[in-house]
Amino acid sequence: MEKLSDRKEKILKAVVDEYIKSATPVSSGEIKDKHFNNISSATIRSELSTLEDMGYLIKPHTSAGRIPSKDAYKLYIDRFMVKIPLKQKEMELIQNSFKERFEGVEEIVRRTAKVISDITNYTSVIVLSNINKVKIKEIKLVELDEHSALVIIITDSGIIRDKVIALSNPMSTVYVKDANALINKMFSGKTVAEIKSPDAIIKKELADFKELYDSIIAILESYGGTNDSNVFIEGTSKFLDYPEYDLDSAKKFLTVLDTKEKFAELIEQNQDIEFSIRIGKDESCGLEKCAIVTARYKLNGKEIGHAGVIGPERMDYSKVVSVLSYVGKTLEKIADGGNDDKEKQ
Amino acid sequence: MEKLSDRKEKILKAVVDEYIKSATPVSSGEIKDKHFNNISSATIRSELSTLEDMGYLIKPHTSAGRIPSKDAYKLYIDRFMVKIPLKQKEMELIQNSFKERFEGVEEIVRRTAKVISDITNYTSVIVLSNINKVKIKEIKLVELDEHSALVIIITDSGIIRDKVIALSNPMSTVYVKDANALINKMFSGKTVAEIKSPDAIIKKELADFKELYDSIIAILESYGGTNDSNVFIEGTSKFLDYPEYDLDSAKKFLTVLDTKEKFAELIEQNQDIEFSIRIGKDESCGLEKCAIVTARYKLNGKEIGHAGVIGPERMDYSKVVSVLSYVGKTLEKIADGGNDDKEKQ
DNA sequence: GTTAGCAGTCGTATGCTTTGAGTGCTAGAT
DNA sequence: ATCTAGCACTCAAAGCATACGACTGCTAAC
Repeated sequence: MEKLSDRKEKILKAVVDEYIKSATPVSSGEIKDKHFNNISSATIRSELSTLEDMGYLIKPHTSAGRIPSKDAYKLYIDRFMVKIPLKQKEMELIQNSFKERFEGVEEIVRRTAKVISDITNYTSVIVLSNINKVKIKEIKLVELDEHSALVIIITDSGIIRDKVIALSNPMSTVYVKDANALINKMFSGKTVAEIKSPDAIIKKELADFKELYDSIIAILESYGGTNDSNVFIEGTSKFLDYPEYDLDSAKKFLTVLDTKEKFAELIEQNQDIEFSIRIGKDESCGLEKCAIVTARYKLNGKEIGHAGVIGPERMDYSKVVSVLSYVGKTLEKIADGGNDDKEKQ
Repeated sequence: MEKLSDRKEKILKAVVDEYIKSATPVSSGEIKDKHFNNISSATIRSELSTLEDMGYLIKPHTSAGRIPSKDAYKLYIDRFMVKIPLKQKEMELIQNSFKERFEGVEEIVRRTAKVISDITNYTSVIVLSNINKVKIKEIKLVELDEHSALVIIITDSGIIRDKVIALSNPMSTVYVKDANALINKMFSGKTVAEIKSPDAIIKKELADFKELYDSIIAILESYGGTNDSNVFIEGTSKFLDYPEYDLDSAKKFLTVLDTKEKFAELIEQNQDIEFSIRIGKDESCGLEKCAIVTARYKLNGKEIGHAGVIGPERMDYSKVVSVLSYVGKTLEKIADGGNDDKEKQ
């Protein structure tokens, strides 16, 4: 793709900027008024015309202005997107979301999703994953009643997850103690991946605790995979604010969101890079005119999953990336020791 | 309100039935074709006219058929609503939802909400409440690391909830043991309400564990009130299936659902009766053309909260009530000993 | 009390016209 | 070579008039 002249770039940027604001086709006159005072609209028109030929602009119909093509968004992101500093108020809002000391992943993640959605004004999604790579610090087994126990899994990144399991044989306190000891001997310090594929020898040692062992493996399995309880969505109603969506797309959008697992796959496609911006590539799954921006998130140095924002193609990419980035940084610090030391962005 | 003649009743029922199916105004001819073969449409027209005068029917405009008024729905519910037996498949679906042995409230409740929404095809909401009236069976304190612990609350209805709390002083194992003993001495066997208003004497005894005590009270407080984590909503997208809602109402609806707390209040208004059906009474809160059916739910004999369905005024009340009722019965049995003994409705 | 018949109502669908925002082209100015 | 003013052309959207048809309500006869 050949290099654009400076003026062409400036005009293209103008179109994208205006379209992000208004969601209506941008005309040559509008560009002249708001971005140029030295050239006429006719000149801009001829430039627009060549930009259209190059595939960066689209005319909805002859007598309308232009809207950016997907390529235009991509170029815009490459060339013009800068991390804009967040407003003081926004940063405070993010900091405040994490004021209270941490209380289990669910709580943190829910708040993270909420604050991302609130500040960007788009729907946000967080998918927890990569549990496989995380090390188990300790597993605690707490007796609840004769037939059930609570398994508490503590990872070295400070993530705590727990789940009630059922046991067919009545549990004695002794059993619990033994089981606790054995399980920790086996599991602690290992990654989930390691635990999932144990040697036959270890398996034998566990004969007495087969049921318990299986239950724990099942929990680890479900936390690793894309599971309903690993997906957090906030701000579902936000996307209805954008005029490009009608009842039909609303329905589609909500249906996709209702089946969280499927949606999670979308978010997780970003495996390698820090940020991924996908525009209109997910038509197959009912998200036709959407762009998805995702980032990988860490907690205490370990990857814990992906956070994403979903909105119209003309979303405010600069803002979204800035917010995702700032929230990500804030999050990384939580496990260490609270966020008393406010840092600059 | 005077008694209606049998024929008037039959005609009114016909209008409601047809309107529930089609969501379009019902005409005299349609009623004749589908429900009468002995009287003419003209006769039905004159009956419709008097029913309109009596306030049961509404004409959207002169040359349209009639739609039921709120009063008509109420009469319909009183007079004609019967618990229709669910289909075999539906019952199986409900039973299967609870096949796995229970694993904490969240899990059960989420599934309950899901199955209600799936079978009725309306949005479902469950609000946990009444924790105040529930007795604490045991509270367990599990050390996680130096600065945090997991509080596990087990109630006599088998509900298990837990939360991570932070502690400013490093915890020793001894401390945990002592605290555990003391807390249980104090709390177990009491209702949450009793715990919340402790005698001054008890408070003194707790001096050493003030911080811990406060944390636990805070947890109980939050579980009692209508809190984000006490509200479960499923099937948000379902309501877009109904033609009476446009983009505007969709937006309102979703916004209300996004602020779960507010929504919970609506559901909880039903305090005294087993079922409550409210039609169009919640206009103030953005739910203009909605009806809400709620039921109080028990787990192991104790009230745990309210389950509700929200949909258009013309919702299939019989079906909804039947489903809520059957799910409720199924739920009651879970804590006892699984659901192996399938019972008839 | 019931019914057939018919006039009257009003929402909806359809097609036509007007309007105006925007473009593309061209000829002349810079 | 560029740029620009001017003008013809296009096309969606808005407005308007007409026709249609699904109803009702009324009346007169059964």
